Amino acid sequence: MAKRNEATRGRLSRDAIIVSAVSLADSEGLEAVTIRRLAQEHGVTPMAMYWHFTDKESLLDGLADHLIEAVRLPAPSDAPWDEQLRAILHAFLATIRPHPRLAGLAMRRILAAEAGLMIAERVLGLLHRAGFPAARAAEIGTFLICSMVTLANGEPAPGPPPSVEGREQMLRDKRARLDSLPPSRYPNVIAAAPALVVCRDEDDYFALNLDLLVQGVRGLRRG
Amino acid sequence: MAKRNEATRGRLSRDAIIVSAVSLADSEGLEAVTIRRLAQEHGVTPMAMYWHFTDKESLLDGLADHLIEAVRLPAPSDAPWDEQLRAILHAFLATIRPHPRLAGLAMRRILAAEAGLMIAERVLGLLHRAGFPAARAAEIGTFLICSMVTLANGEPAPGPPPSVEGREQMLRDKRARLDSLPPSRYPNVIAAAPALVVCRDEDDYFALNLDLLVQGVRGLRRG
DNA sequence: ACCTGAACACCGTTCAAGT
DNA sequence: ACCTGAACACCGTTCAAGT
Repeated sequence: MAKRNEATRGRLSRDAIIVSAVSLADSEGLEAVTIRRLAQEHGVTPMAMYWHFTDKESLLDGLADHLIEAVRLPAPSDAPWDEQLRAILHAFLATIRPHPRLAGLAMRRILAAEAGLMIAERVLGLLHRAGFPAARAAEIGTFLICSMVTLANGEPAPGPPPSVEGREQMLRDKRARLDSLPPSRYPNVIAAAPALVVCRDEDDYFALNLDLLVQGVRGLRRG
Repeated sequence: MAKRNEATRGRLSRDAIIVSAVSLADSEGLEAVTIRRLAQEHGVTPMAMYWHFTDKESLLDGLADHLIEAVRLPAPSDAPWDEQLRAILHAFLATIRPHPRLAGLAMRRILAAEAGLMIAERVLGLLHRAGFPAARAAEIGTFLICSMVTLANGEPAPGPPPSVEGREQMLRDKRARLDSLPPSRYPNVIAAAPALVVCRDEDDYFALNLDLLVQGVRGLRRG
């Protein structure tokens, strides 16, 4: 696509590649993020990528690191542990939300990137303060972070690239299929149909289930 | 691999393909599930698959349906809503747990397969009985089902095929990396290191976080 | 109804070579 | 240090054809 010229010469870098990979994933999905495709966008041979990344896995690692490093962690405070926990989870979610197709990559580098370790440390510290022994805190904390990815993933169907109009058609189809169900067998599905088909772009979905999780941790403590 | 003979002749069917796809995904990961690979295992041309599936997406749909249909839903009872909810989520989790590499496919067919609709209906019904309006029940229910996939996925890193010994090496490396962290910066990570690296095959992890979720729903109801 | 054969446009990656 | 070129073993899929 973009041919190389003097302006861009020698400017092929890890960062430039990762930035374009992010926007490519955002627009066309993770399966469009391809060594060859990225090379083409930078006006370069596919093999040029192997100077900057040892293989595709390390490219994906780079994407994950990039995501994780963007998290703006709130400063530790005197607030109660559950409020602080919620704030940290929210900060993480807010960062990955704009990149639902990339969110799934985050977990692979949480315990590798420094920024990820800091997140883990804070979460584990708060759970420890809440009274959970270290092993328990690890299990809960892991699940909580995974859950942010789950929330960010949003659309449950990791299917083909939803083109702008193809996507709307899909939603209409989905809605029509639910509405055509026998009401005697599926009364609750039909009642919930509108909320089941709209992708939950709504902050509502995120806030509600973030609450669910934090309340869940408090509930665990009570036994 | 397996050449066709009289015993298997004409026995190439949707079901046979799906069954081998499941075991292939279990042993080598979802990325090993390939039209060509499956054809080869059945001693057949890749193009033969297109008689039984319109494309690869529909093969994956078939895998998802196969998973969902295997769920043994507990019969409705007079037990409190939260106990029943927990039982349903547990039944779903128990079915997908043996197939962590396939678990992610489940969501794409929950609202399409009959068995999936039945699960949705039951979950939504219980949430309705708990007092949540339909839209809220939809958001919570969607998240709860997604969470079972998250739990089943287990290993947060959906990386390359963890060969039997390569996997153990990876765990050792991961452990070593965590243990080499500066204790002053990451005291809680280090304290939790053992629990962070072992994959949570343990029922503990599942039961704990299932409790977290159910308690969370109860917490939401209290407001 | 069920399958083959050749072909096309894609992948990731290795190896040797250029500047 | 950074990139090219040719080649290899893979993908999914279409189209025409066989039985």
